[in-house]
Amino acid sequence: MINNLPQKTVERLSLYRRALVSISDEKENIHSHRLAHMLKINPAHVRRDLMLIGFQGDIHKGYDIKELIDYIGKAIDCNYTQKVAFVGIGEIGRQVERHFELSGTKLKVAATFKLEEDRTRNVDGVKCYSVSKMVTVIKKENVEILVLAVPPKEAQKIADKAIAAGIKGILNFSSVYLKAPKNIYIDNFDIVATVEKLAYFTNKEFCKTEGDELKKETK
Amino acid sequence: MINNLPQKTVERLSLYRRALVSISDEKENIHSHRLAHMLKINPAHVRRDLMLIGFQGDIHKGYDIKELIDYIGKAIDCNYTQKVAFVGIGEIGRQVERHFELSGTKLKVAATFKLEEDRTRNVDGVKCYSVSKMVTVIKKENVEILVLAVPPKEAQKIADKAIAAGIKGILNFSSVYLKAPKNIYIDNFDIVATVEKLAYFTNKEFCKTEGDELKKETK
DNA sequence: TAGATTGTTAATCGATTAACAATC
DNA sequence: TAGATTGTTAATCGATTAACAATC
Repeated sequence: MINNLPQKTVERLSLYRRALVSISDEKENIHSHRLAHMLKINPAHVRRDLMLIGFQGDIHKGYDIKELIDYIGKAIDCNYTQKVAFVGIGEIGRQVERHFELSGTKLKVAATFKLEEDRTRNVDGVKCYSVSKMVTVIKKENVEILVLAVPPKEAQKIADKAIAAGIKGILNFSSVYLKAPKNIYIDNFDIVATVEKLAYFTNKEFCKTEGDELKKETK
Repeated sequence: MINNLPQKTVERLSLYRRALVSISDEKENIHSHRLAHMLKINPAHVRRDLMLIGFQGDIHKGYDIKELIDYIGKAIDCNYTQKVAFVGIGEIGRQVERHFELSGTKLKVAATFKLEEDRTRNVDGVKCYSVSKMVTVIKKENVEILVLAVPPKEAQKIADKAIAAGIKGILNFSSVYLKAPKNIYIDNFDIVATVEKLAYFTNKEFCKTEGDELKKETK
């Protein structure tokens, strides 16, 4: 584990790794601008981040994908498997609506949609439909903003439908880069990268002795 | 609506409003350092943000809470109620585990907990328990990281139990400032503030004509 | 008045990006 | 070689914070 990496760099390293794993069957090497393109960031960013973890590429072939995947693991992973738990994530929609009601904002949770549910339910005044009804409901209710948290495979398909139905902004939790027209505002929150960042910093705390001394010396 | 506010300012304005609403019954005015303290940020930040939306305080009394709540609404809200929908937020735990498995990280989703469920289920290899079993499971499985997305009232109580059981880091979706010992790493993601930011920028797009001209002139 | 707070500018800090020498 | 890419420094950009005159 490398101590004292910037927060944002740790997040990106997590994103690099996921992108690299997804293409590791097809390719052996990748250039900084290709990897940057996959994440929609600047190539200099990629090179700088890899510099920080001390990973070197080949001037012609670029970076060795398998080696880089391992190297990122060495840089940010703990030396044992850390466990994660989720508490009550399903309740988020209703909570947010409650906040909206309290804070006097001009926002309203008009509906929630579930992937595996067929019947329509009404929970605390917020209707919960099957996703198959999404287009109809968006149009009928003029829903403008979508909070999207579905499996990667479904994400783009559902986003496309929602945009066609009139959605203007998406808060995207689905860890997939969504293609969308420029006038659609998209805010990506990558929960996987965030948890990995969290894990890194809890580890760092764990290896405090080394890390803190290094920090002080650098300053 | 005020155009060209920085993203972070819009997010904080949403947080200010929520904090102000929560105390508007008890107090009439608030000083910048009190409001800053509620959000754990710098007082200069508060004053600067309010300056950007042109809100003026009294040099002795501070800011009028009710007026400020209205003023924030005028600055960031749309002139009609925008609707929001949620798709499949309940699936997040399992998705994240799938990503972990694929990307070769040293992380594992050990359990998910639900507030309203009593029986233990097993979905795609991830066990889903009642929250009442949380402490036991965290200890038994040595869970280190918790993704917490429960209603505000429960959040602190559940966090306390989890920390006592050995949790080291929390990704907090519950829009509540969690009190915790310094060695617990906490990452807050405020979904309410994020959706309000999103709404602001979709509105801005909507009022493009004015906004873009202003932008160009400023540059 | 003395003391405290606002409004605002300037300084600082960190993150992003441009640029380019070194390299093959 | 000519051309392309890396590794790294310097410049830029934006966000945060310190500082302080103005005010009551």
